[in-house]
Amino acid sequence: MDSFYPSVEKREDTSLNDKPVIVTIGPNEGRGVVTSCSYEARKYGVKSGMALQIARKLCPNAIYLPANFELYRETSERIMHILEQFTEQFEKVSIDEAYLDISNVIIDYKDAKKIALKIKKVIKSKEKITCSIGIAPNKIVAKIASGFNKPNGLTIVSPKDIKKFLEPLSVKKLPGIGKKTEVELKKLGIITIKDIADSSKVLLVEKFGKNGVWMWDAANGIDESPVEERGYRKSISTQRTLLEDIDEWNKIVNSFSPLIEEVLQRADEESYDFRTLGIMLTFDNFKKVTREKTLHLTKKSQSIIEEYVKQLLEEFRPEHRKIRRIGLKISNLMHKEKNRLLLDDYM
DNA sequence: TCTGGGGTCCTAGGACCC
DNA sequence: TCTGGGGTCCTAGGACCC
Repeated sequence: MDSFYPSVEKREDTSLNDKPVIVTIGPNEGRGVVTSCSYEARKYGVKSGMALQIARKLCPNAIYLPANFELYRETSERIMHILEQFTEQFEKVSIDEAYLDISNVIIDYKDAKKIALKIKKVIKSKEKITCSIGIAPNKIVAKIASGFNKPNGLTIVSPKDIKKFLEPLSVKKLPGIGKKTEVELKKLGIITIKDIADSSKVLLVEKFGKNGVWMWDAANGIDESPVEERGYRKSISTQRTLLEDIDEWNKIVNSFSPLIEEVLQRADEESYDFRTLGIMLTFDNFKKVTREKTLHLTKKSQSIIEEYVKQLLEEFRPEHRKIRRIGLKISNLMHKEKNRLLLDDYM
């Protein structure tokens, strides 16, 4: 979807049309960030992830709205449902992205284009928002293509065009290559995707491990990963930036209570049991630490988990360091339904 | 001008077992 | 007195994505 959150907001309130809309997240004005912004706002240099204080300077006249995730999730579910109608091989990637393998539904790229146009039309008429689509022989190229001509784009890369399409692009365009890897590649004189494709795979593997393998493959247009539904989730977590940095021990400990409640409730709603409990702390200098412990508990009530969180926190108590953000995570999840089915096999 | 919140995957060291 | 090789699980940190 194109600038998904602001687009949904614009649909809900048509007076926002053509205006720069910035969707924000965070505990308050001073500590918030931009989570997504409309194309009008991007013209001013506003980007997602940017501190709200900076965005305010760049684009004081924008409409600033706190994120309404309920609304975005509902909209997302309806859109995903539309997409599922087009093919059996469907993979939801995030709240506003999905892969569709339509090779069984079409005979050529002309056909594929027709389907893409149909998808755009249906979403536009039912949900009043636009999307961008990439069509290609594999997921990586399709993804890059989908971002090629945003918003409301449609980019088709047929097998014979892959090399020509990829080669001039910056390495950063490959999903999986971020800031750090971009810098490391630059040290090797590698700037474009062609540079990766032309370099030695052995060297890339030496330097980047497993990452080097798919990097070279992707740069050469090779990606065999199937389009398939993601299985059970691996973790459930929540984080909160505090209204102000605190070093008072009791306050820190107590601030975990609502997070514990929330995570336990989500686990329950989705029928997950867990074995590993973890905490995350961000200090006032943005240094982060995580601590986790694999438990062998049958009962996991609020008060029991509170005790374990306290234990995980204990080592930081003498430090009196100011804390900015706290987080809680459960992992090593076991789906109760799946578990039951597995047990049934033995019965 | 100063930094959110929800995830996944990878790496590397250490404990432990045979 | 000193020493292998293979495997699994746990833990912490970091890169990356949206």
